[in-house]
Amino acid sequence: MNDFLLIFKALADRNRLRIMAALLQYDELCACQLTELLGVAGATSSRHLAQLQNSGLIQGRKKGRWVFYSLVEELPYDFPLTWLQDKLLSTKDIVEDDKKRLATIMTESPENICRRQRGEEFGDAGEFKK
Amino acid sequence: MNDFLLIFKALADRNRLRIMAALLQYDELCACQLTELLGVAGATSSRHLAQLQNSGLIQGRKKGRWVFYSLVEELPYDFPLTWLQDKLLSTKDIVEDDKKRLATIMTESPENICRRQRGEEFGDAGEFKK
DNA sequence: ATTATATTTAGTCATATAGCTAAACATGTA
DNA sequence: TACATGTTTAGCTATATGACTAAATATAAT
Repeated sequence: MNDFLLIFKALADRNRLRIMAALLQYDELCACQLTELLGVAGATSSRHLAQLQNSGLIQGRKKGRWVFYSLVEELPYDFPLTWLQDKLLSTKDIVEDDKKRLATIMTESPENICRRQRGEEFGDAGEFKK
Repeated sequence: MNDFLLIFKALADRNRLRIMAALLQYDELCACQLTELLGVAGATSSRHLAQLQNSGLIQGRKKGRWVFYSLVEELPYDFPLTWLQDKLLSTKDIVEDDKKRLATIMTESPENICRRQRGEEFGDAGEFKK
């Protein structure tokens, strides 16, 4: 049951559902593209990806400096992916906006995305930590 | 998406999965029976039931002083209940033990269960709070 | 070898969550 | 009405989780 529970825990977060929705629309996305989509720090995105991977829902493929993530074909516990796809992609709220964001992201090269993230990482966060 | 997320949040807890497993085996169970099964305080069990109910997966039916819980027939987002049933009930770990506990619980009347819970609530918890 | 770069891990902080006890509610009984 | 009883809500504490920054890894480029 523990492994089974991991699946629900992995999906019980809005940002991780956004990642799943993105991977349901594009076969493979690299970490920086998903970071760009979520609009969070790279480290945060990385932890979400690790949790999804740990649950067995997604997998990472290293290619040079990039890691490309995709859905696992043989999902654990025969997870009903088509159901998730159906419901997730047809539910507006966040996914709707993400579709546009994703389309934009896909027109850029990962290199550019990473460069921008690198530049913005300390853009206006230059406040003291109190 | 918010409502959709609620479903996964509701299932992302071991004790709530145990409640679901129990309700997949018995049409209706009252709050005290589920409390007995989980082995937690009545208030804790009540909160779990409220969360499951809020997600739309289960419903409560008041009958006198008792509240009987059961699975909702028309599940939100066409939730694949048969899949959950199949995987949940065949996964040993906790559910296996719960099957026996449930069988025992079902031989008792809710009145007796409540009486025992009432009696045990302050059984050996009579220590100062520090 | 050194530097640059994409990602992950470590460390910290704030919020969310699950547990408890006690009090409040709601309903049946004397 | 007063009391008993099953359940829920309120208030508290400890742990889990998600966010960030900084440091560490791993790989490519100079």
